Parts: sequence; structure tokens; C-alpha cells
Amino acid sequence: MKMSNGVEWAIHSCTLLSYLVDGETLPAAKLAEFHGVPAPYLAKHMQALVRAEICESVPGPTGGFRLSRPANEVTLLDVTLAIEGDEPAFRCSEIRQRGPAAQPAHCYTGPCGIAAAMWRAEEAWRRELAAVTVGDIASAIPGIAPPAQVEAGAAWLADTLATRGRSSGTL
Amino acid sequence: MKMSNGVEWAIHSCTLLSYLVDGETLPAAKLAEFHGVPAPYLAKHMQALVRAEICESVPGPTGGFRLSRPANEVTLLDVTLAIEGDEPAFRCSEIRQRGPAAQPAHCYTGPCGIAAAMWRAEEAWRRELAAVTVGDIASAIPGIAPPAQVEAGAAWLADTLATRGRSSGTL
DNA sequence: GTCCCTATACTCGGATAGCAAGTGTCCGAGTATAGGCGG
DNA sequence: CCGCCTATACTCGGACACTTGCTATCCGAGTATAGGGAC
Repeated sequence: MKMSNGVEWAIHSCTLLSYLVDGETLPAAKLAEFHGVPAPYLAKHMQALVRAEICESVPGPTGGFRLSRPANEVTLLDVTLAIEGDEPAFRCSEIRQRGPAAQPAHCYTGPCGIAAAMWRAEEAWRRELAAVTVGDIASAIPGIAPPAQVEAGAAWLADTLATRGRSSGTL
Repeated sequence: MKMSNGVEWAIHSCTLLSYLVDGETLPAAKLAEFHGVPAPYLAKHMQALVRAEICESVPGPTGGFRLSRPANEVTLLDVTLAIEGDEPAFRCSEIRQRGPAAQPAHCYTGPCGIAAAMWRAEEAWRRELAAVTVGDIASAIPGIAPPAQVEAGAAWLADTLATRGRSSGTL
């Protein structure tokens, strides 16, 4: 049971995007540069976020990605399911309906007890992830990240936005 | 994030093994026959249960598998981790320590906020699975399984044990 | 008749192929801008 | 000098190889039994 590391990248990217204001956007290449990950692969995951309507994409030279709703309304569960798919990790193959003791399918009304227990656990997992938003992550950063990183990150973001603005600042 | 279906097989097998008494054992081939799954592959998973000290294996013609402790002391978490491995699904690759805003490693004391949230969710998942034992699963069966299946299963098990006993019943 | 020995058959255990999904990458379609041209 | 047009460069989006891990399988090591032989 291995979770794609794209989930980690996507949450980090959403967190960074939460610092944008107004209609600002960041292209996938810049997101990848900030996190030190392969740009094309991150772009692939960003497409999944767009499909899940977590992010919006803007084409063209001034385009890029931005959150499609406030960071406080994007839960970690939303992002995780967008990347991993919303199918449960445990899939009951109904092996109770096989073998020498099997009965006709219509005899099985409720779910298998094992599947029920596994799904209950998964529900607890989802509930916990749904309780944390990208906004929560972002607002917790000043308390746990090194101050120098916060400063450097803010400077990088400002510079990046300014550079992108400069090339289109004459409008 | 896909869980191996070996987990499902293993839990079903442990549930069946919980019906054994005294020093009775069931070979992997019989467990596979009862569940309608490939025998060699199930045997592979049974080995993982032995390694995790959930089951004991007995070699030789009268050998097979049995639970190494009472079914009430075998949790679904035990079985799941035995098959899937005890590594968490989410693995933080510390991408916060990469990119233009990265700081020296010693500046990062606590875990990343994202990793902490993901691990918290996983902890909730584990807690839920640790609350259910194989014994719970077995004792719930009469309430949810078709009576005909319970009867057929009991008959199959009795016959199987008798057949195995017959070949060694002359001792 | 009883005991011992050997051959047998059945079991687990680890090592070996096949396949699907995640990982990583690339190129094409579309768009806002920058510069040049005409009025 | 101002407005329009075209070429450009940059963006996203989907299609294409590669690697890892799950899926499935087989064969060898070990052991309790069954039968035969000796006493």
C-alpha cells in the first residue's frame, strides 16, 4: 500500500498557490523549481488537480495555475483523492461467494464483515484528512518552518511574480 | 494507493483457521480451495503471516497452518501490516529541504506539517483496524452470512479435517 | 507378534517469470504579448 | 502619433517509454507416516 509521492507534491504546490492573490498564477515549471522536482511530472499531477476542480489553469504566456477556491475550502482529502483516485484502497473481491461453501449471489445481502471493517478504517482516514485544509497547512508554516525559509520563499515568490509581471508589465 | 488483495485473502484465511481447535492445522492448498484462490500465491502470503508470528507452520504430511495465538488477539491491523509491510503509505520526501528556499538540514526540527497531517490520518486508520480482531470477524459471521453457507462451511471443514485425520487416524 | 528401518508422499519455504501501475519524459494545440507596419 | 496585424514565445494538455512492485508460479528441503523385513 504505497501512496504516490505526487500527493505530497500536489499538497505542497497547493500550499504555495495559496499565497497568490487576485488573479495571479504560477506555471508548473516555477512550482517544480520551487520544490526541486521534475517539472513535466509535476505538470501531470497539476492536470489531475484541474480535473478535480481544485485548481484552475490559464493558458498562454501569462498563464499558469491558481486555486479555484479559497485555501480554507480545499482539504487534504480533496487533493489526495484527486491524485490517487477516489477508489478505496481495499477492494472486496467477494471471495466468500467462491469455493465449496458458496451460495447463490442473492443470498448475500449486506457487505462482508471484513470489507465493512476495512471500509470503516478507511472512512476514519478520510475523516481525518477532510478535517485539514490547505489553509491550515499554510497558516501553520510560520510556527514550524525555519524563519529563513519563510523569508527566502516569500522573496522568491515576489521576485518570480515580478519577473513574470515585468514581461507583461507594459500592458 | 492500492492495497494488495493478499490482505483480504489473509484475513479470510485467519478467520477460517480460528475455527480449528487443539493442534489442528490446515495446509495452504485447503485454505486456497475453500476460498477459491490460487494455492501457490496464497501460500506466499501465508509465509508472511508466519514471519509476522501470526500463524505457525507445521511441516510434513500432517502439517499446515494454524494461528499462533487466540483469534481475539489477532487484529486486522496485525494481518494487514504483515502482508503490506509496516511502512506508512505516505512517505515524506522532505521536498521542503529542496529548491531555492531550502535551508540547512539542521534548521528543520519537527516534521513537515503536511507529513504530520498525513501520518495523523494514517494513525486513525490503524487505530480503527487495531480495534477489530479476527475473533470479532468470526463471531459476527452467524449474524450476516447466509445460514446455508455457515452450514456448508462447517461441513467442509469437518470433512477436510476427518479426511486428513483418516490418513493419519490409525496412530 | 513386536520392533525397527526404509521408502514414500505430503508439507512448507524460497527463488523464478509475467504483468500492471506508477514514474518520468516528450511533443503538439492554443493564447497573450512584442514588435513592425500602415494609416 | 495611433491603431492594427503578424510573428513569437510561452503556457497547458495529452500521448509515449521506463522502472518498480504486485501477481502468479514452480521446484527443492524437510518430516511424519505406511509398509516391509528382521528378530
